[in-house]
Amino acid sequence: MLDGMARPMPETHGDILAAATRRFAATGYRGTSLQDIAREVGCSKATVLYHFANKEALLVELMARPLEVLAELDARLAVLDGAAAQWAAAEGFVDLAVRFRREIAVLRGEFPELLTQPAFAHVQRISERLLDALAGDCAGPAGRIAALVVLAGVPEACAEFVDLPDEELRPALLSIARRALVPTDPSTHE
Amino acid sequence: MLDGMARPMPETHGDILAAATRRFAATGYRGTSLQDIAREVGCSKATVLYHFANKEALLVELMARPLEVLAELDARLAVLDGAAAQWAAAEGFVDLAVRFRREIAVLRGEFPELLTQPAFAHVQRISERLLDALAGDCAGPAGRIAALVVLAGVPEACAEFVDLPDEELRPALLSIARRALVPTDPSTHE
DNA sequence: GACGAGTCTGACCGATCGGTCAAGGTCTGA
DNA sequence: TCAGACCTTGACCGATCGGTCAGACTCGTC
Repeated sequence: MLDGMARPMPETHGDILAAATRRFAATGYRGTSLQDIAREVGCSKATVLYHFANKEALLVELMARPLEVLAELDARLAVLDGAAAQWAAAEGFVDLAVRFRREIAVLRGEFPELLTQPAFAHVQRISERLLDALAGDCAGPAGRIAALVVLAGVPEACAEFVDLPDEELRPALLSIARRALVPTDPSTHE
Repeated sequence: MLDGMARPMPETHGDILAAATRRFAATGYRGTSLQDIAREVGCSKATVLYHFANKEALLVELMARPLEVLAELDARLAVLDGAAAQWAAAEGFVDLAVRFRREIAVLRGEFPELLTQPAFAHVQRISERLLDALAGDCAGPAGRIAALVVLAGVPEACAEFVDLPDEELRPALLSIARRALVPTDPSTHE
């Protein structure tokens, strides 16, 4: 602690990222200061900012993999429509939410504002397409309402049941999503 | 603006509360400063703090009616159990969420942290009982997972569809909640 | 031993936060 | 006319925020 470099320390970067994930998930992005993260790691705030350009860079690196997988899901859904797209969207989204539930917990409630940051500009469009797919071809707002309940409720449940094993959480959520989503209107797809 | 009292102004209190509701709903409790609220009202920050003891007092007064109705729902559920409680919980909660969707939008994502404030201590226990009722008597975590999806998803959908009339939003959400919730285990209640 | 690259830190910066306060204005009623 | 309740304000406070910077320490290499 008194010397400039106590340990060999190539893993400081990862330590900081892990601590940031825990703190963001616990108290939110805005509710967590760089000082909080530094305290959890056991280093100074300046060290955090040596490894990451700024606070946003922490969030961007944290969400890199989940957003990559989200983009893959988006690409897969692009070539589908109707009931097939709705089914694939539900399965893909539940999968994503379960796999990355620790990272997704970071976004709790701050999702809309965080999306306004330029680094996440494309996520806005992707999540809109995902909502459309989940809503199906149902006329009226019922489909979109159900899609939103799933889109918001599933990540929240994931964040709450972080310690439940994937094999238990995933099928339960998928079953809920299937039941909640309004079936695609058969009159528009014969 | 230049004089000490431009308008007759007994409604300043209400104006501030309304502005706070809008700002909190748009950018969250922590994401809204007293300055933001004052700007929206068209008065000084000091005026806001003349009408409300502090920032938390704004939130408390804002949530007073919704929390009152929540407590009534809690009392109604206390004398029920099993499928009857589950049914009543779903109906009561959807009703509450739709009626007070503007106020509930304020809590978006900051719900857990806001509950730690002493003024909301009792809400913690009430929402836990509500979750239990929604979960039903289902063995395993499936019931609780479904309850959490509903508990988190319904308010989010309400906040998103603020402009949809109640008569359209309520039945749609109630239908979704009924489908999503796992039926109470009949083996524990014959 | 000298040197440069990499790592870490305390001290510091401007901005903004929630909140206080004295002063001054308007109004009502005696 | 004047006292006092009521309302509003700008100036100010300490704390905390994200972020900068010069310096100090540890290395591997020449």
